[in-house]
Amino acid sequence: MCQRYTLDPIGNHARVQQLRVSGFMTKVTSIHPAGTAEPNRSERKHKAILDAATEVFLQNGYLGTNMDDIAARSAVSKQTVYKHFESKEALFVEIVTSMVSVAGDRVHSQIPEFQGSEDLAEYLSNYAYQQLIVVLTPRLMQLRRLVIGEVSRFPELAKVLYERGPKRAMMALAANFAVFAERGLLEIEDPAIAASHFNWLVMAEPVNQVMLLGDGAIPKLDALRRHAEQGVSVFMAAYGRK
Amino acid sequence: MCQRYTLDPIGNHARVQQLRVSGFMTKVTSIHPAGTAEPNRSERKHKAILDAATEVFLQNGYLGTNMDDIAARSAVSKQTVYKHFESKEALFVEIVTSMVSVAGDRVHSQIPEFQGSEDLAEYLSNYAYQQLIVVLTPRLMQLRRLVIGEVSRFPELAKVLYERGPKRAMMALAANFAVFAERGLLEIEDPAIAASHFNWLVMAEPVNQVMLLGDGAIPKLDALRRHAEQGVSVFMAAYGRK
DNA sequence: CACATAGTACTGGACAGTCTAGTTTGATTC
DNA sequence: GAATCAAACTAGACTGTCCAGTACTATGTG
Repeated sequence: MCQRYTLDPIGNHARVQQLRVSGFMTKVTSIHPAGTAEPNRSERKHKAILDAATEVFLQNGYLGTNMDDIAARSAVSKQTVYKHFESKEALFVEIVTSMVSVAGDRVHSQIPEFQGSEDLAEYLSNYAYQQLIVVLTPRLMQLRRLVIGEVSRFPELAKVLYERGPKRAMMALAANFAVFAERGLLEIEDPAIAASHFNWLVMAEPVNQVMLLGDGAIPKLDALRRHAEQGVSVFMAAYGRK
Repeated sequence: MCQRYTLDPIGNHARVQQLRVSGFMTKVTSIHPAGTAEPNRSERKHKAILDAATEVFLQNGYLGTNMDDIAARSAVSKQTVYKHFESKEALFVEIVTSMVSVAGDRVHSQIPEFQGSEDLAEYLSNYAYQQLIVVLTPRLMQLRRLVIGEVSRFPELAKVLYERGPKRAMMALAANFAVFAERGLLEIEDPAIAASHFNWLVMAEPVNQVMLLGDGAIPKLDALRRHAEQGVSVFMAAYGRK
């Protein structure tokens, strides 16, 4: 009764899209004096559509969004929208997967390196604080709400978000913890479990609040700082050297 | 552009509904031999509609649900649906608020009493285990997804879920912790923070997984038991008597 | 010229909510 | 037990609106 979409990277959509995209690429993007790419008209429109659609999907959800609105907001005719994206579904999937990847990379790249000399608790505190700042943005929280609300219609998208989001973060963390344990800085039996404990001591409370109470509930920086420190102190009590 | 609904317990909807309900009540519900209430036709239909609508809303979301489907599934004419509920919106709000309340009460009533004699860690472990079992059900996880997905359309519903769910649980927990601290069983500065740490050490990882990976990711009982113990052991390391 | 785009009308289908005409239920009364 | 009556109900047609996706013509643009 209610369609269930799956990501289908070698299926019809992707193939058709591929053909269209290669069409794009025949015109070589000219290079701007400053060195930045000077997007031609088609590329500008493409981006305008993506930007507008992102906004609308995040705000209204998949079903709550209509293509006429996207066309109007991107100042483009509806026909042009369909020239660039095969369907509403394809547009949605592309936007969400792309946002998830970008966000996942940003979270990942934000990880500071541990300088052997500093205090471990302080390092972890900064780490936690950075993660909180990157994750607790309206954009990311809206994305999370959107994907969670569409789990039954787009289960693959949620899986991707899980893997490029919390799972990836916790695996990176676990790898770090394993090193710290090796060096005798932490006492850890299972680095994966310790990573989960760390991650959720830090993230769970504010993320849960913002998910339900809205972006207005995003805490201020000093509150995040304190929150990070409190979480880390519990973590250190359990996993620090006795 | 996109309607935003608010809960309006003394507004038009409620008043109209009240009139209709009093009509119901003129006919006194007859008493079954066994002592259970024998619902008359109207009450049976009312419940059938609620049950069907619950199923469909949880599965397909608010916009993904249509009233014809609800009528068909409850084996009732569409007119009857509108006799019992003023609108799709009213039906949705009633279902969600009612589920949230029922679930909140169930979680709350599941709290065991601490017998002074037993081991505190063991008690907390059982406590955590019970909460996990009650919360990690398909129904509750679907409800959570539904409400989160509708935050921008129905912000009040999400607020209610937050308050009757995690907030209430953590406040009960904090009250308990304050007593334990008083008795010298735990070392706690701020019971609310300790409660948040406890709650999320236990709940965050599985809830997050199930929210994104679907109800198939609900862990088995023995895994929940282990998970509860691991969370509690971290908690005790931080807040137990040194 | 070739191709992308604008603008706009159109198709086909879905859906919330209403309307109507007739039927069922169950309590009351004779 | 039969007649009566009001409220609840069914079935399905109907309205008005919304919307994904298409068609077509005219207008830029490289």
